Amino acid sequence: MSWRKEQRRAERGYHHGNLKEALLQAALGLIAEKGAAGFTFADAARMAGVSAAAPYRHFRDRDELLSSIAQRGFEQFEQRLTAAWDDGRPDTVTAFERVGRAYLAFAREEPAFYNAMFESGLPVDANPTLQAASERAFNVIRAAAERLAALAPQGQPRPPAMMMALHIWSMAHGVASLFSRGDAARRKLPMSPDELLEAEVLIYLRGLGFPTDRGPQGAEPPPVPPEAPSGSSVPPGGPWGKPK
Amino acid sequence: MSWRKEQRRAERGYHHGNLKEALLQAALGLIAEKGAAGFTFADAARMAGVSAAAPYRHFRDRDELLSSIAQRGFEQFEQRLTAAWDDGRPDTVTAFERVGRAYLAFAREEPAFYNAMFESGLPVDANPTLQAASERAFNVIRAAAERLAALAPQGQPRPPAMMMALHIWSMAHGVASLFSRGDAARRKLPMSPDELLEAEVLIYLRGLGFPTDRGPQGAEPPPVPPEAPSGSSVPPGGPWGKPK
DNA sequence: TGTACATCAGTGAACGCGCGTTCACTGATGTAC
DNA sequence: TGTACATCAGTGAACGCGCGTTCACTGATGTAC
Repeated sequence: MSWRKEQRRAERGYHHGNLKEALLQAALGLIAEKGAAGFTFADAARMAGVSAAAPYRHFRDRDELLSSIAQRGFEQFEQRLTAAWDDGRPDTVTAFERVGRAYLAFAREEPAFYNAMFESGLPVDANPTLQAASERAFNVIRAAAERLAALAPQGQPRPPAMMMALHIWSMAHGVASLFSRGDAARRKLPMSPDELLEAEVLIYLRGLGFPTDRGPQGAEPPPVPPEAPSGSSVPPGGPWGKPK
Repeated sequence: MSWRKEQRRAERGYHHGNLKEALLQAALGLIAEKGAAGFTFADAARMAGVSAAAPYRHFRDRDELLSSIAQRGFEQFEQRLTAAWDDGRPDTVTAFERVGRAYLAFAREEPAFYNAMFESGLPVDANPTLQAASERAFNVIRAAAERLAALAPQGQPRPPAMMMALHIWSMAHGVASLFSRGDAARRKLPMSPDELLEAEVLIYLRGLGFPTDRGPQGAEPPPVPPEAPSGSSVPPGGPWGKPK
């Protein structure tokens, strides 16, 4: 046994005390550094200062550890999105944009979770527990889209909330995965990923006919802005929003 | 040596004839099946029916093979996007949508290329040749966006083409990466990925003020739709003013 | 409070495996004359 | 057209390495009495 390991064991005693948690943390660090593909069970044990056999007391195999991380990731993701949505306060559009920013922030600040959840190749839909957790997170976006859809200008068909949610999800994921990732595969960008996504979502919402300039504090904007007669084939408010 | 290998060699003779190409094809198959992370140099040699040492005559190492695949992928991608764009015929919006569909089709039909290009963790920006190829492909989208931007209704500022291109790219990548991938990590979707992306792009273009119902066959739509008067009460400058 | 004992969470040695890589080699091919 | 020879593109054996996994074991902890 190496001196260092001897040392670490002397400090913590024979029993680790919280090895399961330590392994999860170690794996998170490794995934953030090298991607889910590059992370090994043995490496996680090493980082936790424990023999290669020890992890088997807590996880059946490498895949179970990876799933645990994805699971936890979806839960934290859901929490952050829920907090950002804040039940649509102060108004639906503002809250909706905040959800978009929260999405990106999560991808940026928790690259390991994001990787395990969306880029590890883990077949999420094949694991019921994982799928449920993933769905709960997505449902935050869907519920927000639902509320937004209910604001559709009078006389116009409401956009399907499910479709809106999928659109927003794909935008956020696309930006996160190309430009906001934590590793060397991140593409350079002439602006911040947040700005890119925010503009994208706003233009999209405008394309659906939603007024994207905020109404009076705390109040929903009027359903049909005066300058855009309903039935118009062009979104109300013209193609541009506020001045820079 | 196994009987099968003996057999294969008997058929093809001592020299393979086109091993480099065979290795690239083998790697493509393996990546499509197991992802770029799961593909090994030895496996590729095995599939090509050749000893594990043979590949070293053609590639310095596994990474060089992977880069070659990404390189070739970007080239084919560029070709397909260029063909889809068809120099903006019959009209800019129609051609633009066709580019979006071509993007998705590529991701779906060439999962191995797509994976190597965008999901393998290969640091594209760190390899000049690769970066150049990647940029050439992206430039097809950018040039198309440029043409589209030039159609902006009179009296209103043109949307920055670069930003539009990045938006379209992130939408297409998001949909491809979540819903249109070739492996088990594909998410289920209540519609086709093509439909999802097409709707997304159309709504987005509307949000920019482009008329998305086509004009007369082969003609560009009028620059200023009558129902969107310039001098609208919503000032220009775009939704990408700073977030609060 | 002390002791005996069950249970738990680690150890470290061992194993098989496949990968990447190197090496001297050899069979096939192309070419100069 | 034949032959000698250089070059090329493979072979197969060998090596070290790290991983995943199993196993009998052992030290620490908790608990019944």
